[in-house]
Amino acid sequence: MPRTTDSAGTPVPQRLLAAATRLFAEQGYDRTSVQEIVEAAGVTKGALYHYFGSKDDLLHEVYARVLRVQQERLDHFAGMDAPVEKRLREAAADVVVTTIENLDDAMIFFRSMHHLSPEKNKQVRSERRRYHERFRALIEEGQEQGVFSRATPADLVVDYHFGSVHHLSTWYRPDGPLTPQEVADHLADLLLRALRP
Amino acid sequence: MPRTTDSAGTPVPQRLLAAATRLFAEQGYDRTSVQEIVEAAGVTKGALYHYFGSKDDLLHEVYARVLRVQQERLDHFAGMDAPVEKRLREAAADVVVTTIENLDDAMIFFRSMHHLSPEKNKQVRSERRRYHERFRALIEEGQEQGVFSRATPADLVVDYHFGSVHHLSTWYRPDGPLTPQEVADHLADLLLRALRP
DNA sequence: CGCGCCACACTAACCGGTCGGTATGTGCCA
DNA sequence: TGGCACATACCGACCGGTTAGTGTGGCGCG
Repeated sequence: MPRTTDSAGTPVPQRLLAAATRLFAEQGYDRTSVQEIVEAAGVTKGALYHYFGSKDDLLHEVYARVLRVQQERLDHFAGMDAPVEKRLREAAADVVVTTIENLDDAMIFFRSMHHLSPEKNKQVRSERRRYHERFRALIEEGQEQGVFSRATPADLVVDYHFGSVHHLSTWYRPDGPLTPQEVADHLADLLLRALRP
Repeated sequence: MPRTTDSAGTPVPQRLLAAATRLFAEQGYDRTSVQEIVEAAGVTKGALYHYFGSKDDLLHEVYARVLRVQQERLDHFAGMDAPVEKRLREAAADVVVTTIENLDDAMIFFRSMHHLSPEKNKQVRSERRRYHERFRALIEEGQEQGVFSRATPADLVVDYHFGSVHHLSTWYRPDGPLTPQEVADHLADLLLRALRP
């Protein structure tokens, strides 16, 4: 019964995506061959190229999924009915938690983005900019209300915070002393403390 | 006169290293072929393998150079005769300036480190830890003196700051509105502000 | 209700091209 | 004349992508 799922019941495209995500994070995009991916997913190359246009396409799908989830979560926190300090703190902490919970995705995101074809890279960058701008708007809102310092341009503050998020996949270890939530609280705290007037 | 230098007078090993640095930053380690490097340096593969044991060796040399310079500079600033706040601020700003002045190196460092062979990777990591610990000691010194907040573990603060340094190669553009020194001052300021008691 | 058939979901085999690395040759200076 | 500093030519492995083929589930038709 070769029909979209295997013995485990998981659809083939999802199996391919999961295998690719893991392998890209472990070895990098260029060092992962299409052959490895299909073997890990228990299918053949034909199956992969039936669902995805190219190896590049597979990588793009990983990004699209991450971006969609993060944008949704940011919109949720930014749109809450609460003081801007609370909204920013929760949004800043949430992106840390979800990044840690998907460290493979984060690793791929920051390490392999430049491997995307130019047009796909452009697309990802523009979606990423949307996210960045939503976050920046939150900071500017606080600056206009006078609850955040104006000492640093909001743009730079955003890059400062997301630098640390980016960096997580380099140093965070699940078996370390801090839970994801603890790390998130600390990093959000550092951000809010830096923004004190 | 095939003797260690070419028409421009630069020694062959340095020319190879410079070409490799530029190409690794532009295209990534895996996508840069040895052939491209030697062509950019104006020699042949025989010359490269005469001076370097492998392509991997070449990458390792790039790291070693960066680490040596950064460690020297940090030791200089940390050892100054000045209050700990000033020493930390200057060290934090300096690493930003030198990173921006060598964005190619930074790009390679954070994007390609996992391409190193396991033993070379281990070596780089241990040298990097030395740097991290020297920086952390500076923060702990301030915490013990009571001039820095103890709210966040010093380790996390270091990762927070170096996340933003790491991130520079992603967003900083030389033709942007901010000079390297301005960016450095802002980022050092954010760090010091976050550390206010 | 049953049956034929076709679109779909893949498989197997293969291709041109590229890669890191090496073995060997050659000219020049001490 | 020996040896250092390269150049030349080449190897075996592997890669992303393509193509022609195959088995089968479901659905239109009688």
